[in-house]
Amino acid sequence: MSVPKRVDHEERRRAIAEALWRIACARGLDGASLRDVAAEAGISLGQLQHYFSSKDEMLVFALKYLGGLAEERIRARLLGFAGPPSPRDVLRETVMEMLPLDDASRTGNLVQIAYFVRALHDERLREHAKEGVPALRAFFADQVRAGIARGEVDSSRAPEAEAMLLIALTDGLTTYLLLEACGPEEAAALLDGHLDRLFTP
Amino acid sequence: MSVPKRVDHEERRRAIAEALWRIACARGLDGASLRDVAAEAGISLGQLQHYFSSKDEMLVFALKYLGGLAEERIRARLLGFAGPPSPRDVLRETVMEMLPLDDASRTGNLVQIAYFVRALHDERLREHAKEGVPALRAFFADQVRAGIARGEVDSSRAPEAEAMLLIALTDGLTTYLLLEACGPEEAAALLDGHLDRLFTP
DNA sequence: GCTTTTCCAAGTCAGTTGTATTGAGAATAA
DNA sequence: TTATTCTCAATACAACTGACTTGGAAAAGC
Repeated sequence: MSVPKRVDHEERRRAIAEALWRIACARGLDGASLRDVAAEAGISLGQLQHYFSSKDEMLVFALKYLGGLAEERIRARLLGFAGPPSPRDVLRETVMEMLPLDDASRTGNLVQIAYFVRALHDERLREHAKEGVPALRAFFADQVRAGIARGEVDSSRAPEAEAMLLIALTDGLTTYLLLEACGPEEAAALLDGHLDRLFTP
Repeated sequence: MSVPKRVDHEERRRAIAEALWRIACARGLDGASLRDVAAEAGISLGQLQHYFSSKDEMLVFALKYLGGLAEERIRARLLGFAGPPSPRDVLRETVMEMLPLDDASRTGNLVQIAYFVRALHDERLREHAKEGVPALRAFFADQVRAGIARGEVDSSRAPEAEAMLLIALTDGLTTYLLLEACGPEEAAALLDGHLDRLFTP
C-alpha cells in the first residue's frame, strides 16, 4: 500500500528554510527567488517545488520555524541559571536573547524584520507575525507582577503597561542595533538602566 | 540660448514621489515597479523616466522628500504652542508627531519602514536612512538637559541615554501600532507614563 | 519664418519571476 | 518479477521587470 518515505520531509524543509534565511539576511526577503533558494540549498528548483508547492507555503514554514528556534533559545538560556532566576533576571535575559547582539542573532532579526514588512502588506503572513506578541506581553507582565509580589517592583507600576513598554524598547533597540546607530554595550546599558528604575530595591 | 523650462521639474518629481508612497504604503516598496508608479501618478513610463534616470534615483529623492516633510510637520506643531513649550512638551509633541496615530502618519511610517528594510541590504540608501538619527538624539538630549536645568528632571539622569531610550521607545511603539498590536490611546498612555517618570515634579 | 531645446509616448529588449508539465529513476510491496 | 508510489530534474510558459531607443510634438530663441 503506502510506500515508506525515503527522505525525511521535515528535515528537507528545514534545510530549505535555512537557505532562505541566508538569502533573506543578505539580500532581503523580496530578493529571494525560488531559484536562488534552491541554489543556496544545493538542490534543483524542481526538488524545492516538491517540498513546497508554493512560495507562500515556504515563507510561512520558514517563519514558524524561525520563531520556534528563538523560543527554544530563550528557554535554554533561562534554564542555564543555577537557581531559579529572579523576575528581573528573566526579563533581562529574555530581552538580551532577543536583541541582535551577535551575528547569529543578527541574522534572525533581519529575517524577522523582512517578514514583518511583508506582513504589513500580506494578509496571510500578518496572522503569523502577530500571534506571538500577546503571549510575550503576558509573559513579561507576569514577571513584573512577580516582582511586585516580591517587593522588588513598586506596586504603583502597571504590569501590562510595563510589559508593553519593555517590548517596544526591545524592538526599538533592535532597529538601531541593526542600523549600527548604537553599539551592543550601549544597548545592554540602556536595558539595564531601564530595569534599574523598574526594580527598585 | 537656454530655453526656459515649461514645466516645474521639482514639482513633477514631488508628484511622482507621492505616487510612489501610495504604492509603497499599499503593497510595499519592492512591489512598486516603474510602470505602477507612472500609472499611479497618471503619466506614462517614458515620462517618469524623463524625470528620474533610474529607479534608484527616484527612491532616494522620495526618501529625502519624505524626511523633509516630517521635519516640517514637527516644526509646525511645536510652533503651534501659545507660549514657549516646556522640554517635556517638546519631547511629547515630537514623539506624538512621529508615531503613526492617524492615516496620513501611518502612510509615512509604512514608507519609512520600507526604506529602512531596503537600507539594511543597500549601501546607497543606508547613509540616507542613518543620517537623521544622531541629530534627533542630540535634539532629545538637549531637551532632557533643559529639563534638568529647570529642575524638572532628576540630575542623575544621563541625557544621551534618556534620548536613545526615548527614540527606541518611539520606534517600538511605531512597530506595534502598525501591526495593530496596540491602539493609539494605549501608545499615548505609555509615552505619557514614561515621560511622567522622567519628569519628576 | 526657422532652429534648438525640452518634453513625452510607444515600443523594444534581455532578463527574471512563480508556476505548471513532463517524464525518468529509485525503492518498496505484491 | 511487476506494479505502484515517491522523488526530482528538465523544460516550458506567460507575466513582469528596469533600461533603452526612436520619433515626434510643443515651446522658446533667433
